[in-house]
Amino acid sequence: MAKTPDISEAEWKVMKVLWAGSPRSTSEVVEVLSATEPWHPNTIKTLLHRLQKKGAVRVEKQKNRLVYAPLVAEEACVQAETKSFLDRVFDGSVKPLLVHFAEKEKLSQADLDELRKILEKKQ
Amino acid sequence: MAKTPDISEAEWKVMKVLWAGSPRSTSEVVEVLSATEPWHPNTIKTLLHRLQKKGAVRVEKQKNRLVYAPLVAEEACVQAETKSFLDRVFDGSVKPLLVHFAEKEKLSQADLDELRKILEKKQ
DNA sequence: AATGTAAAACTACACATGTAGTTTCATGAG
DNA sequence: CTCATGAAACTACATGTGTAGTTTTACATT
Repeated sequence: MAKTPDISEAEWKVMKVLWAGSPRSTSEVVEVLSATEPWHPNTIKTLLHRLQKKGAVRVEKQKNRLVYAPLVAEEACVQAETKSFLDRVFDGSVKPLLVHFAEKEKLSQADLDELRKILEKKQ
Repeated sequence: MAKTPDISEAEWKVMKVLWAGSPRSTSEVVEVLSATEPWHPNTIKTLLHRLQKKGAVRVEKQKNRLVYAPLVAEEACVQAETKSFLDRVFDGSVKPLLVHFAEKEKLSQADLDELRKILEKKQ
């Protein structure tokens, strides 16, 4: 699969909207994001444009409206971000991360159960 | 504890040297990092200086040498980075992250065993 | 005391990112 | 056909980051 581009924090929020449903017009994306982010519409348009330049989304002109859709899969981006985070903080090794999470982060009983189930299946 | 400053990718590598042992003089830090990074000494000095400005390290003048030591705990920075990563990629929720790791990332048998042990202990 | 040299201090610069403002364009209403 | 309006396109600007180069300073040696 294609290497995913670097996606900034603000851009992630935009990508999530498109991953949640696409294609979407600029105004649809603006509308969705305005519900949760205090962003000016132009800010969102800038982000969409940058994502296009990065090759993260494709854009199509329908009449005079732009319509966007992801070009990179969410899973691939999650993997890339995860690797970057792992390398940066845990020297690229998964185990210390899991230890950190399992020990330091608050996990609910349901979380623990779910995790246990996954581990059993992996067996 | 004090809120940890934002630490960039390159700065993380510097912090790790100081967390691994401090105080260290500029030239010691440079020497350690030069073994693994293709950085110019001035680059490392810039990073140290920026870390000081951010309040991540403290600096002390011994004779005419500068000596650095961390001001923020590694564990606190790991927590902060983890939260940022979680928020960005997994909407702040731990479970999807663990599911992702358990399912998508390659875990060795040893990793799985360790994780299982931790889960048992949490019980 | 003069000076070479290493370290510190300061300066630099391009690209990324957050956050819009301004200008142009084209469609839909009258 | 004209014009208002909303969308697109372009411009802007401060701050952070990677990556040094240049200038100043002060100890250590002759």
